[in-house]
Amino acid sequence: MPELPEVETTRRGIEPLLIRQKLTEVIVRDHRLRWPVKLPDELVGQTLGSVTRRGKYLLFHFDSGTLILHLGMSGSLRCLPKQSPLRKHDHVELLFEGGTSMRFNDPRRFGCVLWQSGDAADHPLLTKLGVEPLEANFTASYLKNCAGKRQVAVKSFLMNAQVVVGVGNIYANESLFLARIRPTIAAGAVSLVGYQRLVDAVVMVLKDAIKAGGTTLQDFAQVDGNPGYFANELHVYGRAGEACSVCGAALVEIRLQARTTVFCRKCQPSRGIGRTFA
DNA sequence: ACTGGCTCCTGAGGGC
DNA sequence: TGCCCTCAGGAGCCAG
Repeated sequence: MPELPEVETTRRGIEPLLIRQKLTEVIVRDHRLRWPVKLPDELVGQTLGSVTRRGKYLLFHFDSGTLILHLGMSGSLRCLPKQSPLRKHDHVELLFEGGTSMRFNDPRRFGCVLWQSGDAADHPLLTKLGVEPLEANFTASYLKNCAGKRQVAVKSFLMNAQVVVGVGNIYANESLFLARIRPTIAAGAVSLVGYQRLVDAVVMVLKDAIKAGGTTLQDFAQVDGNPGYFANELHVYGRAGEACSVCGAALVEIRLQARTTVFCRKCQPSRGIGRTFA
């Protein structure tokens, strides 16, 4: 499931392959993504200036506007020679003058491909997004201030893209474990010290996951088709019933806002400070 | 202003 | 072997 590390891994894989190349053809095989894919004719012939990321959105900057792409739940992008055989669910294909084909594959079609002429920052999907977790303004005091007296579970708060972008279910579980915070605690009840641990944990987890090329559980692949390797480093996600790597207690799984949530009762207590890691 | 629930979709996995 | 059921989840959207 693509979260920030998977999107960033994809961005780093794609940009060097396609930058400064002219787009020669756009093929939409299935326009039924999250929103119907409608790409303007004017796109063909434009040159790709850069590929940036905002939250989990990839932004392909062309001469007159920006292609906004979200991988959704099951999406991936691959760059291949244009004659390579198509796979099932290769919904959108961009062909570049160098002979490279960039293909958007998305079995569940939760992703999107949109065109925004002019400045992409004006797009309604991007204007309400919160801070980037790997930038300097992601701080404990920012989170504490955002949380105020909110009663929502801190895990849901952390996954709210209007607060901080890019942290999905897997990395929220991992970060809360490392920060020794019970996922169910109200966001407003977490102390500034707790939020400092959470900020540190989120940054560490995301950076480590990017280094590993992301997490591949089912669908995600890097641009070259290889999986990401962070799944090997997960402490809690997908490990319910297994022994906690710190204290040995059995990890517990619950549903929190319809999301699988795994934690350690001992290391992530519902009050006070958790066990200190060795 | 918050909060929780619904929705889109396909493939995997379990039960029988 | 095959069928049916449930579940997974990002995030926009809406109702209370």
